[in-house]
Amino acid sequence: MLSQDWPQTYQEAVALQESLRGQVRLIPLSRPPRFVAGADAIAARADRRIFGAIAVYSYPELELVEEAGAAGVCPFPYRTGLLSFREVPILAAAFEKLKQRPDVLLVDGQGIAHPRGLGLATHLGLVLEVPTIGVAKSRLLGNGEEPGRDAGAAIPLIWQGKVVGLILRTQTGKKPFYLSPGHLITLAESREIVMGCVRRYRSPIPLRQADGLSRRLRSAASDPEETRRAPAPDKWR
DNA sequence: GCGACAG
DNA sequence: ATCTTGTCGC
Repeated sequence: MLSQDWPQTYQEAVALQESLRGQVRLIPLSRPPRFVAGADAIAARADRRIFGAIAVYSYPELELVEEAGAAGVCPFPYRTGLLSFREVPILAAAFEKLKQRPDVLLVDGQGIAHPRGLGLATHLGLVLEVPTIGVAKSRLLGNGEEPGRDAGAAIPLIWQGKVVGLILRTQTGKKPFYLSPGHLITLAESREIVMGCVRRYRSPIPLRQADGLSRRLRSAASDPEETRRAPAPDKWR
């Protein structure tokens, strides 16, 4: 399927990114989103397995609608700027299991705030043909001042003289996220939706849920014994 | 050459 | 990010 002609070398991966960059479309959503999902993947270095998870929520109510997960083998090593070649296949596999197709997908990584404009969120959006938003916990590139302390405060993320995203504070006094549109969405819409997905945690709810599911998948797969481990000693109760 | 570097 | 145990705080 997808991993057959998947890039095997650094050069092939970079060439694919450069051939895809012209297909990225930062256009407004066709309609207000009713279902927003979060996507995250996590790897187990020991056996090179990787687990992907997607959690779909109603929007703006933010009630969990559906979750899906997938497991596989890492198809590419981690390299700065090439994260998508590691995570797109497993996230696409999880996405295909969904019964409810989300209107927007929040992704744990950069959107267009990337050396060739093709961060994980952008690449995944192109492959799935779904609007995506990149929500990264740290910076890959670009400059911008520290946003104000209040929740919702944001500063443009500038790279090569252009605004490629926002440094966005989701919770008062907490570390901000690096937001950038992925595909089929605008920066303003991305900001609005991400803030609309924040409740009592720093991470947007759909992303937090997907992160939790991917971690549970990894534990369940790496600790077969753990599933039915011995009960706690009496003296612990 | 030096510093930076999503997950 | 991963590898790890307990531990401090709401």
